[in-house]
Amino acid sequence: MARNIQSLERAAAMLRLLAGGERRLGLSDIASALGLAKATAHGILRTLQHEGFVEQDPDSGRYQLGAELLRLGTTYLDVHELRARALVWTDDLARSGGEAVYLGVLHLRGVLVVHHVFRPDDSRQVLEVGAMQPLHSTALGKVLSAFDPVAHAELVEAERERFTSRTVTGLDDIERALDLTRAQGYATDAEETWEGVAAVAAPIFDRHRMAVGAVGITGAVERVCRDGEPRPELIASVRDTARSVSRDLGAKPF
Amino acid sequence: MARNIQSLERAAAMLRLLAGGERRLGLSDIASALGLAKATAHGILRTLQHEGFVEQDPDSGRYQLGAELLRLGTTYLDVHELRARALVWTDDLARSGGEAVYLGVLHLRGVLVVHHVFRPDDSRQVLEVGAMQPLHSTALGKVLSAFDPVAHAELVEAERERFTSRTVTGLDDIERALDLTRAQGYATDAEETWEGVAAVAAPIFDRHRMAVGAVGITGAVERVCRDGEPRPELIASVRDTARSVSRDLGAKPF
DNA sequence: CGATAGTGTTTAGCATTGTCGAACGGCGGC
DNA sequence: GCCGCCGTTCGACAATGCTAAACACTATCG
Repeated sequence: MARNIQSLERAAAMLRLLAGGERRLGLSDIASALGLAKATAHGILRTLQHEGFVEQDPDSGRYQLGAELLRLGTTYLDVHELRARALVWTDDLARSGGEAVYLGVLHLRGVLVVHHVFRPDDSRQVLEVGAMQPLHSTALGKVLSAFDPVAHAELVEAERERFTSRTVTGLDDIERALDLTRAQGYATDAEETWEGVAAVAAPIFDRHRMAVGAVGITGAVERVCRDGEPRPELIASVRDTARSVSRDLGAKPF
Repeated sequence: MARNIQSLERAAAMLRLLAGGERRLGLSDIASALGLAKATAHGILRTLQHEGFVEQDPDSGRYQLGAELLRLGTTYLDVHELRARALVWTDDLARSGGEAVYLGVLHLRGVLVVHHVFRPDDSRQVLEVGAMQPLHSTALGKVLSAFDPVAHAELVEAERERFTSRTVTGLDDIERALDLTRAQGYATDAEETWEGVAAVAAPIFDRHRMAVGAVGITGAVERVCRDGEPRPELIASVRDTARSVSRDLGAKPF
């Protein structure tokens, strides 16, 4: 297997470092964090800055992410076929369910939110497109882990953080939940990630019968659940939406 | 001036090519478009794919943008100081004005939308964060061109496309509009970019008195304008918002 | 059905290219 | 004014990534 290009890998590591850590980092911090000579790090940063992937604060000289990333990231959304097909159906789901709708795909060790429909009321909500959700505790993540072998492998390897008192972290318990998810065809999240928040999600398949994403509805546990279980009509709506998107992607209905 | 890193420049060109052209491109297309040997292009693409910046369709083997760009792009939004300061004020502006609000900064040869508040009604709207607007025909663009010398230079160099019958493309006419913008402290766009759409925008300054962005309100010309001119109360609201954000950024009010 | 023209991928060798360590100019603060 | 640290530049070396040609593979077409 051929090796990858060193300078590109280092540049990518820099971008991730800038994305993960502090808002702004100095050259020396970056160089030492990646184990590079200052001049090497500087050359990469200079190029990244020239291309717009990184910006430098004129006062402090520190570096931060650049605007070009936002522009390219949005065009990624435009190119995303799954998202384009789902746009029509997710709106209806949010309207009929009265809750926020999320569309997620596997990325790295989590679920990347590629579409988010606000809960249909006038409350102030922040868009979460581009955000990541954990695999082991969210409805979207459980669906992907249950139906996508790659996601399952990532789930096993990833460390499973405890978010609330109801978060399931033991591998055996999680596997049991995934078996249930496969049997039912949907997954739930009852306050396992955020206190007071519950969710239901179902898998989306492409023409090869592969799980390529998950769609789910999320809201206050009092509205989403009844007697500790998600309301059956919500589950039905979510599964209908997932089936509609799958059909649009070319999946044959058995 | 030291030279930039070749492989990084080529990788960036590839990403821009993938963002600009067709949804998916083959290796041969990419290599010939950039004037590279196939193996060279392949090495770069292989690394970009491994880092998540590019994805490859398993069936056709073609390449498209990757999910990591979306993740990093939204992180850029989190890091963006201007956007963070503006969040509070733009909501109020949208509510009081009853129209959609945009926050833009200069990027390349245009205005990059870094924040977008939906018009406060139940209509279906698409988020335009990450999209670009032209400098010469939009209210945001005119404000930036009038108060930011860099934006002005870009405007002069850029080709000024005609979008509607009211688009101003002559350099002299534009300069006159920019003089007016500087004198008034705000800019307008009356169906110069999109038919039936008008806008008002005002500049945001930082602690060095430099224009770092623009905030504006956009809506149907019938609602935004009266007798061919933007409604005075809308202009006042937009300017108030711009002043509030500037103050939050540390700009002294004279 | 075999030939052809594509595709994306891999291999080998060369020299271009990016890396390194050290020195430079500027700034802020013990 | 000194010291320490910052980001930046310089120059030399060799590791690195580039080029060109050959490799499998699929789809197309005579």
